[in-house]
Amino acid sequence: MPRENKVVSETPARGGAEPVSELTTNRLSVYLRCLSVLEAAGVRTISSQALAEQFHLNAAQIRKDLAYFGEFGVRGIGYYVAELRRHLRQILGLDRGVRVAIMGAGNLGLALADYGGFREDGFEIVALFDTLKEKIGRRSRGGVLIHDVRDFKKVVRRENVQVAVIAVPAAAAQLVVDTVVNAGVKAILNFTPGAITVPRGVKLKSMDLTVSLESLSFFLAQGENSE
Amino acid sequence: MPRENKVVSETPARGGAEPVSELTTNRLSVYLRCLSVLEAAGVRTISSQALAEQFHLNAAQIRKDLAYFGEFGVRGIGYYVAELRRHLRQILGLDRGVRVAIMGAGNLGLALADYGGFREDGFEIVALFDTLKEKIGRRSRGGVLIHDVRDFKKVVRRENVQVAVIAVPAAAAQLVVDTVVNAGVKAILNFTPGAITVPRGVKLKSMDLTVSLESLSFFLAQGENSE
DNA sequence: TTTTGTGAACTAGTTCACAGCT
DNA sequence: AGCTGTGAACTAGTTCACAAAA
Repeated sequence: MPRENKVVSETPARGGAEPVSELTTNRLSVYLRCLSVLEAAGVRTISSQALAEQFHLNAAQIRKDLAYFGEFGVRGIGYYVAELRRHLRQILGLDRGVRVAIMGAGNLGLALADYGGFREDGFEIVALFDTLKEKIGRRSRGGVLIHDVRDFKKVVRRENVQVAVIAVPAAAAQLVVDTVVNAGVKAILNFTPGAITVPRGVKLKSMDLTVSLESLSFFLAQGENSE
Repeated sequence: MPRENKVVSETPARGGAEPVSELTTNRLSVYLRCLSVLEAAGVRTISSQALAEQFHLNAAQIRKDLAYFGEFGVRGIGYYVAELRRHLRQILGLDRGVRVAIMGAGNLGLALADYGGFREDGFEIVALFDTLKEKIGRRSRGGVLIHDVRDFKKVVRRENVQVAVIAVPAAAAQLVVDTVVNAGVKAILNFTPGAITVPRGVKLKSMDLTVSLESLSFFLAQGENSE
């Protein structure tokens, strides 16, 4: 698959290129974190080999993943840490900041709203939404305002919300997702167990606690059988 | 690969069989949830075809996944819902109840401790752990006691903890995981971003919020480039 | 020399399609 | 007839190994 001879733009835009697998994009995120650690430690360049050893990754895979997006390395040297980090942030769309709304101001929603780890990565929690009168108008400890879910569309437009996190009871999930989709939000992170459907063109990513716990339970059950 | 002609035990134990992929075990968990829905709706039998259509799954994959563990279906009929559900609960080790401890009584730890969805599936949150004097001895709203992390080993033995959930700040995560491993816990669900290492024989499953959000951000960034 | 970027080889996972059971 | 269980075919993902660049 031939590549353009000279790429001029900063981070090549991958015109109508092959689709990038989700496994790859997840790893880009991991690489970015590794590079942030290295940059903070003052490391200037790193080879795929060294990166792999230090963070328990595979060198060939790192190179392949990065090669989808351009030729960032220098033969004989490796990658410039700061430069590659900047490229990855751009590829992941983090350079402009990502605006996030959280649906559901229960325990989980409030915990997520106040979780600090996002901000530094380029995410900003701009609003919480709930249906309960007594919660609406209040703020999370961290200061995120709780809106009436009926104002969702309005707030999305005003605050330019790009991602919605679903942290409502399971029974309400599909309805809330529909509301979110209907307001034009194209990316959803779902914490509700159970199947949710979204139309084509909307990206839904689910983190299912129960599935993960049950997978661990399976591991334990198997271990007992065979040991 | 020939299979025993007649399996006598309730749920065949899969002696030294081929390893089951994690993707398969995750799906077992999904199937279990589907069957619970069907059973609650009074459905007695279901074919892989119907199950697949109703829950957006693949019929051949359902059959293959189940076939790792025995011959649960009846040709011409399909699967008996209640029976298959019981088998799956046994395979996943849920029939005896799974005892879970949560490390970190911050927003997230407390939210998880009080999340009701687990109980019905066979999980029980038996303890919270923290290092802060002022939290130790208190309880979550749902009534889970917060222990000193220094008592972890003791409580694990007394309460027969099988799974630990890591909900502490990222900087403390590896240390807490080491404590958990050291106390003999063999299954860990990690919410901390970043690499964690565990010895062989311990199963670590990570739910990385940042990776998921960044994957969504990538999707959005790509969409803008090409549309 | 060192290390990238990448075709080729390999491994894992999914789907097809059908023999065989009920 | 209807549906499972399962080899075979296919697709996706990973790792190898090496030519080419610095």
